[in-house]
Amino acid sequence: MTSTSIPPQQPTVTDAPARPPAEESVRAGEVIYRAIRDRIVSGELRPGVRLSVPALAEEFSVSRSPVRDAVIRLVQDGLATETMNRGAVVARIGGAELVSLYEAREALEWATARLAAQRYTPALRRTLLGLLTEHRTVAEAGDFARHLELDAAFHQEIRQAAQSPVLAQMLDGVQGRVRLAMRSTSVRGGMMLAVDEHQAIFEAICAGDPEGAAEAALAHIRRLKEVLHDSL
Amino acid sequence: MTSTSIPPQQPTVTDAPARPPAEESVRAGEVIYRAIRDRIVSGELRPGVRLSVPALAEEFSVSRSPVRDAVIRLVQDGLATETMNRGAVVARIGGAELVSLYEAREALEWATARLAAQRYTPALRRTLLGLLTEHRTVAEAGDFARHLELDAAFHQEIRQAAQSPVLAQMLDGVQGRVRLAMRSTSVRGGMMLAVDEHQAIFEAICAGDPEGAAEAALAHIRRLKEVLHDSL
DNA sequence: GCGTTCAAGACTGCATGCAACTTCGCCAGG
DNA sequence: CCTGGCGAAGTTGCATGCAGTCTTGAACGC
Repeated sequence: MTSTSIPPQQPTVTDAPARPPAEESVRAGEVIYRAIRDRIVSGELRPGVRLSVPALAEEFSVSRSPVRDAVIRLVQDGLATETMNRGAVVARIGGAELVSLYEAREALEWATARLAAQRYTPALRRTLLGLLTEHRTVAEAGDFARHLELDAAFHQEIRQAAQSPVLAQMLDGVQGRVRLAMRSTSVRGGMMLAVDEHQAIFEAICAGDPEGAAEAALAHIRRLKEVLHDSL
Repeated sequence: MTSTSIPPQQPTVTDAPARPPAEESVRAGEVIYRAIRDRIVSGELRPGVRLSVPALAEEFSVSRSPVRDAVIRLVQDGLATETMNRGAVVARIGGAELVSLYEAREALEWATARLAAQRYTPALRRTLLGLLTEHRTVAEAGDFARHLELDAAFHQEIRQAAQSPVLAQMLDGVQGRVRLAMRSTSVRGGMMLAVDEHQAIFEAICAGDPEGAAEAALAHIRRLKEVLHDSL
């Protein structure tokens, strides 16, 4: 008899009707962390905006504790900055830090492309080819928003293929902060060039040429860095 | 002249109009974070050890709140892992993750050495030369502990000279986790080889040869990775 | 009119309370 | 003796209370 009496267990109406074994439970703090993070990288929360713990707590209908946890994690990610007794604000990524971010991205994409080439699989080729094809079409059409998405997807695919969790995590962090920085510094154009450079990376990967892939990725990011540097 | 409200979007001058005010925070959470972090990387807290919030709170004579904040940050750093309702433990860095860490370190040191060479100053040369001299003596004497310190100091000096905050932060994170992983996997030896490789990096940096410095750093870390890979 | 001062409000950071969950030791049953 | 379930203790994660600090706004003096 498993259920003679379950005194203290309050059948609080969470949402799941019946789930005997606990599975992936989600803390409130985790949900809120991801929610605020998405708002920041998506631009819904602009740099400089205050991350008021009481306000966010009420908005998410929770107490201040999990919100505070989330804010702490965002600060640790570099997506927010806090000053003593003054709370946290969405980080302002200055020009210097943006350059530094790209210096890091240069190195990380360089390493990632090499690993992706070393761990090449036909499935990767298919996926990348699909992305490249659509990307070229989109670039010719001049759809900048979609261009950004496909650009991100291309790089994401490569860093998945690299199978290096540390590199992937670092690139995620860089990507988030770069997107945040781009809220201030919008550099448009160069879509076709990006596609061509992606193509070069793609070909080197598929050719099983790690060094070539690394060099192509390096050249790609380095050019983006130069573009950025010129616009500052 | 108190600004009535935050100017929404101001054509930022890109420089620091506000910096003078005090910034060094002395929050309890910050102190505790650094204290626990030091204990982890120094090996005082071994992988798998539970980070009990109540116990640490009593030890530091504070409430559980700042301790909890510190633990959250440690988890975000990858120095601890937590599972739902089971708290956090000092992270166990497995072989796969250690390899991944070195893949990342390879890229980061590669980039850092290049930047250090580009931003070379005579002061850097003096410092590195001093470290190298002592390092060679220590290596010949076979003092492994001191070797580790000097090795870390050498790389730290280079990444300071690179003046890239993002790269520096990432390398700090990698360094911490690598040290943590070394608590399980002790790979000794190769001291003299390391000194020779450091010497090569040093000479390339002082020669104002960014590519050479990058290559030398890459070869250095890559060899360490190979040594590690063989011992797994 | 303009600049200064000061008090009310709001928020941060730490302390503490509380329900639920996990773990461990103990005891009954086979 | 070993297996299996039960109860108690300790923790976790969220909620809430509280003092110190910063910001905002308006009254006040010049």
